[in-house]
Amino acid sequence: MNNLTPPNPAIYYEQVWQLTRQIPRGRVATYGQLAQLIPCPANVDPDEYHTFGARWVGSAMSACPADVPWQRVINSQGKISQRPGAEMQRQLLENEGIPFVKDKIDLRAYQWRGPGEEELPQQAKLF
DNA sequence: CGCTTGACCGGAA
DNA sequence: ATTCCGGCCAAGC
Repeated sequence: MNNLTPPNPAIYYEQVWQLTRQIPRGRVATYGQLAQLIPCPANVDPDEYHTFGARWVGSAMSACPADVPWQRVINSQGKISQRPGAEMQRQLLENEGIPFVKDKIDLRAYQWRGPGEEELPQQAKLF
């Protein structure tokens, strides 16, 4: 393994947590998705960010404050990453109404579209 | 000081 | 669909 933390963890982690707080109840986001939504940090090679960004998000989640809905961040396969506490995470998501099929969540149906997603229904309203 | 161990992901086999 | 692999850091035993 390698590069598990960005050059300036304090700044980066704060961005990850801020973004995670915007994920609505009943929706999920992936580590890689959050990394993409956050700009590549200064002095970081874009290729390196692409390769390790998701891991950095994971590191941020492992140290998140209590007010962050950490359970809504899952891996790119739509599954909960193996670790102690994984069972509770699944429990919390099911409580939010998210169904699991073969230990997997259907990202096409439950993945958060990102900040501004709420504006989409308004457009749909035009018809 | 050395060894272990990470909340990931995309491409190859 | 599934498993394997590279990436090559750094905090905590």
